[in-house]
Amino acid sequence: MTILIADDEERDRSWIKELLEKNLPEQAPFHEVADGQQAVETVLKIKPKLVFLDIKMPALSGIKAAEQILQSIPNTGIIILSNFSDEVYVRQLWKVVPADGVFGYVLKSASNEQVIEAAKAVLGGDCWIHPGISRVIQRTQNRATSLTPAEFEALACIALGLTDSAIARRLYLTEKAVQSRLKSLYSKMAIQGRSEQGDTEHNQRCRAVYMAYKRGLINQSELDEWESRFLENKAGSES
Amino acid sequence: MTILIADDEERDRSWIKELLEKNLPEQAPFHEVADGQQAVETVLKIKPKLVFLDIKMPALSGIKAAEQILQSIPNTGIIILSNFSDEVYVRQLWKVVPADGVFGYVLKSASNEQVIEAAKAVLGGDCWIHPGISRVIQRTQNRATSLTPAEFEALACIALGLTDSAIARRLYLTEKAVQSRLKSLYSKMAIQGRSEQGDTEHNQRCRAVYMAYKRGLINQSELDEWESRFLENKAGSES
DNA sequence: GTGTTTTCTGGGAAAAACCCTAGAGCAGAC
DNA sequence: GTCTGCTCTAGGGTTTTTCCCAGAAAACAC
Repeated sequence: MTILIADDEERDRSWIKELLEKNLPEQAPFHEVADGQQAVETVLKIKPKLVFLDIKMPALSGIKAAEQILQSIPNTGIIILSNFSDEVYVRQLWKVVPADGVFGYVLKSASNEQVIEAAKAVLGGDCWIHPGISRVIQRTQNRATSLTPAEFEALACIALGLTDSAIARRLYLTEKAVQSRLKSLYSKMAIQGRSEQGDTEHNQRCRAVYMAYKRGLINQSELDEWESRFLENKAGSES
Repeated sequence: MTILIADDEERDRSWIKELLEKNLPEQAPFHEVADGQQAVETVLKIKPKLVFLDIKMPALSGIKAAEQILQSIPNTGIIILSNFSDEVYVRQLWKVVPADGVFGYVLKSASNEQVIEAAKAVLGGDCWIHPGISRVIQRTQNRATSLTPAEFEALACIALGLTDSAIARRLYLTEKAVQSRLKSLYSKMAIQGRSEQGDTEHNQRCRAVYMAYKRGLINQSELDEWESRFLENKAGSES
């Protein structure tokens, strides 16, 4: 009957810990770790009933840590702590968490009451989703606006600043296939092209990137990962 | 002999306040406000020796609040609190702070010691710049890499997803002028074009946006401001 | 004043991005 | 089995962006 807090920032760890000590003293003791790798190891050792996981952590992200934890001990309660309501994380989380899984998603801008509420909910077997991201959740489940893996891949590539032909080389596609992906991407993101009547205000490519940032479909750290993935592939194939 | 803390997040305010109470009790009392407008008003009333200003605040940003404060009471010590090492804020701050001004720039990932160190430095008449952004500061002062206002304006426009012609309309320029701005922007950001030998990997337009996000030259909230500025102009001219 | 930087101008050519239509393979759902 | 949705393919078009050249007006510092 313990709780684990995994966050790389001391400030946030003590924030959560103090809240738990004041409001849920019966759940003590509270353990703390500073990265995802340690989180997984500690969970296997102490088997806590509830784990707070920050998303942005060194060594292993909160999402990946959650995946490993749920594979080993499926009935562990997970509460994701995130700075932003980024759609990309919701997408990833949805794949990792079983359909009937118990979890919470709390933004760091949450009030103290909300954190406690979420903790109680998950301990009691319910889900708790931060109000600010219910809209996002809806979008990830709406057929008309949610992106397929191929479209998402294309989005990441243009956000990195690659040309069509460079994308084609990297993903082993023809240039036409890339353009086909982009076309459906643009239409799903409701970006009007030059053919449509009205103002041809937008460069679709850049506009799609802008909207994607705005919706939290992509962000800096995710793009960095994509880029390093490409660099590895390149180094491997050229040697 | 008081200190003012302006931050919209309760958690961060109490973080700073507790630090000050423990380490600089002789500077008490410590006042708190939750937005930039209140910060300016309170400064005029209580004339604190030191003000902590969060950048992202409702009503008035920390930068703009600093500007107003320094105009009224120039010898007020300012410590900027920021979540990120965004170059755009450093650029703005540099314009606002007098050359011999006393100020600090602290990232929110700073350790407790660093915050105290910064507070003591500014109270003692020195500047304190977070180690993580000294690189950024250098860049903003290097001729070869720092952007001119015109280039910056163009950058913001392409980041919003506008076409060349749309930019020309909005800024009352010819399309050629816009392209000229973009050309110098690309070269300053060291983005190789298609003419250069080697692989033509990159779509310069999108690549520039990516690098700009990465360097913190632009970010979501700044772009939102640019966009709303355009919307106002448009509404005004069309009526 | 001079010199430097910044910005805008022009034309013409090449490359990349976008538009349209249409079909075919392949998975998974029912 | 059929149906649907996703993906890749193909050809041939248009528009936008980028590239090259060079010169001139404007702003600023010294």
